[in-house]
Amino acid sequence: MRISARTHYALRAAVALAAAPPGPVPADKIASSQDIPRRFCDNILLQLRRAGLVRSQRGPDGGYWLARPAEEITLADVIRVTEGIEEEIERFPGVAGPLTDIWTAMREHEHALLTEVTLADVVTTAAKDPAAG
Amino acid sequence: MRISARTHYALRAAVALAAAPPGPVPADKIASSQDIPRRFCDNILLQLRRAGLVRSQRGPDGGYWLARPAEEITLADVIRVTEGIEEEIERFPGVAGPLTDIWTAMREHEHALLTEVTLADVVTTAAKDPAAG
DNA sequence: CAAATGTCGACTTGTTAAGTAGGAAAATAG
DNA sequence: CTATTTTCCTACTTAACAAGTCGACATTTG
Repeated sequence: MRISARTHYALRAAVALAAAPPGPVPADKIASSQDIPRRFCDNILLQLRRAGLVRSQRGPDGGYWLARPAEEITLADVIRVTEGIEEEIERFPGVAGPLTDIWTAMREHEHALLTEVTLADVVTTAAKDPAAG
Repeated sequence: MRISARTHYALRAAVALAAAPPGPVPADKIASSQDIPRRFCDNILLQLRRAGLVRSQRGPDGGYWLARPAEEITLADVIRVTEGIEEEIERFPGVAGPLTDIWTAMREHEHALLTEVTLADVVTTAAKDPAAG
């Protein structure tokens, strides 16, 4: 029901990387183009790197790039990193039991959607309709 | 992506009321049947009453009951009370714009599901298949 | 009156989100 | 070899929120 700012930032950073021409993109560029607080952006990019989603290079002309083609990275891949592993849905006692099925259904739909859409899809959509998306 | 314990409790309490025979159900019964901390249950029930979803009566044989038939109260009705009004989804800058559409789609699906299912539906399902829901 | 029950606002306590700080390490240019 | 640019890393801070508790009061019934 709620997505953290961190996750939003991570996704936006990932999309920015997907949209950039090949080669390292410095954190500074990502942060400014996506309105992400500079240090926080570092922080998040680092997390994405540790998760193996992006790679990096230090020094002048260094920066970050996607570890895999944008067509092969789904939104779910990114979200999993920043939101962590989701805990299991507990079964409620008594008559409220069926509520669990609702949560499960919702989660599954969510998951289906997010594993279907790739970073490349987002970039393509943005290119087609820059204003409304 | 996350639902508060408060909301889970509220839904379970509401379902418990929907399942009970007509007449007031004391908070104590609701709390114990649904494993809700006693005082917290009070707290939540009060919130539901203020929102007009349930009614109450003090004194011996007092308690709470649904303000409307269980067929006319949706899960969304309950959730709206405890989770509050959801803020608008902002449009992201630049190439990340289309992400907004994803969130919107997800929210709409969620909303559709939750406004479709009533408390009565949950109770009926529970009655049909007590174990697995 | 006593007992059972809801009503109310304030309070506590722990966790998490969001972001910041300070510097170490690496790469490159000169 | 030094200066500069960049990432890397740990730890910290601050504010908000969630979850739950408390104590006292109001109402209803017997």
